[in-house]
Amino acid sequence: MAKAAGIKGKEQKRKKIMEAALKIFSKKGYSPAAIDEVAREAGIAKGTLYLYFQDKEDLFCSTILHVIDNLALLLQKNINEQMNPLEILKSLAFYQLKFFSQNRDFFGIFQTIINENLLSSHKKLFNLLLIRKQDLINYEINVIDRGKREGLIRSDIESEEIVNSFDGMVTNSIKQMGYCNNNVNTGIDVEKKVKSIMQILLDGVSERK
Amino acid sequence: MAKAAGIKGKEQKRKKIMEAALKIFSKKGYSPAAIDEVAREAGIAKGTLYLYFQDKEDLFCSTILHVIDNLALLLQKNINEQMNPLEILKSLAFYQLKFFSQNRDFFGIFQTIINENLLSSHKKLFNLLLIRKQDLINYEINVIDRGKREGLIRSDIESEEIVNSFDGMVTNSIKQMGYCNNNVNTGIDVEKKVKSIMQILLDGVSERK
Amino acid sequence: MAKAAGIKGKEQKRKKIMEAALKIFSKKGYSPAAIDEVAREAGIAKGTLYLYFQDKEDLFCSTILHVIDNLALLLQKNINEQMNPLEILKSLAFYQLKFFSQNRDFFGIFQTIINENLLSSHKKLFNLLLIRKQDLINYEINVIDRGKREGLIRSDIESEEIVNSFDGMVTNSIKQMGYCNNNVNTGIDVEKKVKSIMQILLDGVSERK
Amino acid sequence: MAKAAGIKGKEQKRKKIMEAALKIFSKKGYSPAAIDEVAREAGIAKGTLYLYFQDKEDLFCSTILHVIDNLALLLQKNINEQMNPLEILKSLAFYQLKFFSQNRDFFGIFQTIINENLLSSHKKLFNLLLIRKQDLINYEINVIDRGKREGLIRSDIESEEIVNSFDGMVTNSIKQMGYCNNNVNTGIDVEKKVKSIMQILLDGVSERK
DNA sequence: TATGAATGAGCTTTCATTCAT
DNA sequence: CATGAATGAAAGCTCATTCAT
Repeated sequence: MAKAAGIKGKEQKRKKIMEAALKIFSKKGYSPAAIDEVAREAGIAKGTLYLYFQDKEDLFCSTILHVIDNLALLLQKNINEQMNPLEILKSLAFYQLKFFSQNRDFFGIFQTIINENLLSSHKKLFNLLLIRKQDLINYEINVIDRGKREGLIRSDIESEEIVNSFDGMVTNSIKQMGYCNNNVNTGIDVEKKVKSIMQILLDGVSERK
Repeated sequence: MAKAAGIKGKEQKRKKIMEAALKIFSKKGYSPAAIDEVAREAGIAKGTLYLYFQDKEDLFCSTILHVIDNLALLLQKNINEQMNPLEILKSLAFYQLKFFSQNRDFFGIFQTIINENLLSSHKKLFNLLLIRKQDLINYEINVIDRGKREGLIRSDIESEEIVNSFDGMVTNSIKQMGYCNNNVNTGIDVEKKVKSIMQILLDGVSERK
Repeated sequence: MAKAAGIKGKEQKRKKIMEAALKIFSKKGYSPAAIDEVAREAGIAKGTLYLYFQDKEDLFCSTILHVIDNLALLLQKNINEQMNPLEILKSLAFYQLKFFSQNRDFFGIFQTIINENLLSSHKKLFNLLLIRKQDLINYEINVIDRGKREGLIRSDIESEEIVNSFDGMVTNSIKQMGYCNNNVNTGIDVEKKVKSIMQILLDGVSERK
Repeated sequence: MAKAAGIKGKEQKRKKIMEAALKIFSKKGYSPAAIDEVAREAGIAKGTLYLYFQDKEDLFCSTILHVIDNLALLLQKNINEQMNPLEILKSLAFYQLKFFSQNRDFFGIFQTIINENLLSSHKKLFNLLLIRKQDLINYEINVIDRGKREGLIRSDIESEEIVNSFDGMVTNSIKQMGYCNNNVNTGIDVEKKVKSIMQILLDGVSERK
């Protein structure tokens, strides 16, 4: 019982440290973030941090992956088999926008790490992120393909191109958004953004003759 | 005369240093890039660099702005009054893609710096970049508005949203591209990418009934 | 009864820890040896170690002295009143060689600690070791003196010089030896080494005319 | 000219740092010696040290080898072709004793590093030292062999054993000696020590019948 | 102007020691 | 008695910046 609590406490503390790390890394980026500061933010001693993470890089990678996995979970949780492809895309857009509007600082570091060169030193992280990124893209391609089969989406445009446009729209929308932890307001803004994205994606912007 | 030559030479050397800096900053990012390495790449002594730039941050900001201004120049040069709004958008997409396909490494650092938090230390740069970014966005909004007036673009979607989608598509396309200094091949790939972007942007991806 | 068992167990555990410490200290030296590693080797928790030893230095000193005392015991056990001075010297050489051939790693740390400066921090240990070293030297001087009285050893060389030469020969022989826990083989090698030492010590190396 | 002075100055500064390092390493040993302290002793900043040496280990190895090479030079300088084998041995003993009596602190660290296990991390240094040690031993063996051919030394004892005894005697004599920078006194003490060593080595200590 | 040796603040990481359980 | 998580001082090392030449 005490042991179980200990294990639970250990995992809890790891999370606490990662939350502090997320805050600092998000604010400053990898190099300028000081381990000292992360420890202080987490309310622990510097040495303690090294009981939970091998080194600065491990802390960084673990933290980033933890957040990414949370996002992936959120996206999965809000998709079900009954939804049609367009509804799925909408959900993906909505929850990505929502997630990043509530983790605004993280978006910056996220954009940075999705970059081959700058991650040259974080090889391990880069590969893991690449896999996750590709997983999402592949999933989206499947959704588009299904949309084509169901007569919802044009077949004369490559699915990859559609996914690329969709992802770009979503990412850029996140970039435009300000930070918000007000759920009501966020919900509205995000809803509007998503509608706009879906409308442009589906119908295009050219005047119909 | 001698003075003029000296000034010219001074400007020339500044450029040489910035080119070296671009290479190193692009490859490593701001913090991990060492002044030593930039100096070596530029073929000058470390101390000399400080005759041309105040400090590391000044070097960074100057370098980034120099590249951004080059890009802005390239975009301007390839737009003229005779082009219609759609042709202008196409040109903007084409030359951004082309520029970054030839400055692949730079894209990473560019993505990073377009981020409020990570630039907390580079306030000056951030503001200057923000202005330039906003300038482009404003210009694009004007183009879209003109398109609406000319009956080329739907009026029922906010121009800001259209610009947002367009920029997102372009940015994401750049992200997908690999590095290429082969002009022929690049030209073709870029052309294809741009066509795809414009098609989706204009017509949308939904199946017409 | 329970108390006696406890005390006995306590002493037993102290020995166990010291054995582990000997292994680690011998392999790495004082500073690089980690308390963590000693505890792991001893199969106890780090904190437990501090119940048996005041601090790292205490552990080190206790361990070294324990080994030295074992050596002293071994030497004493193999000397008896019937032996003549030369036989005693032979025995001293033989069992020192044998002891260190079976505790090869320890010899290194032993050589190190028999050094005034490097023990500046281990003052207590240094003094205790000095006493033991001097005890052995004094004993050897007595043996030599007895040899002189018995007409076995020249009287025209100071006993101190003879002891010095003898000790040097033995120490250097140990240095030359490799590690061996094979008793048979060791015995032979050691026997040969001792013979050689005694021959040179007694008869010298110059050609008799 | 200025350049030549610069190079000379650079080498001079390296030596100055090594002298400081020798002092600190000799006093404390490798691990406890702090780079900070060496720098302070050398009258330079910590960072400067790293312009002359790769890291702490490089500083250590360079320093030790520098001293060893000085010793080797001293020994070579005081041997010439006209000397007979016994005179050569005497010279080797004399100048080793003299050298270490004037570099007393160094002897401790020297004894320590001539130890396989403790040098596990200093592999490079260990190998270089081993070579130098073996060079000296080989040279001494040659001297002994020559002595045998010239009828000065008994042929019925292996040269290796003789060398081993000789080296042991010398080393142990050094160990007994205190520090001395008074040349006159040292000269006398050393002379006496050497005489004693040579007498015992050549004639042995047994009573002639 | 140009140099590059020198600086030292600041960083990551280790590890002997403590103490609540 | 035993534990091992937590601590924080202290170490090695880097690198932007300065300045005498």
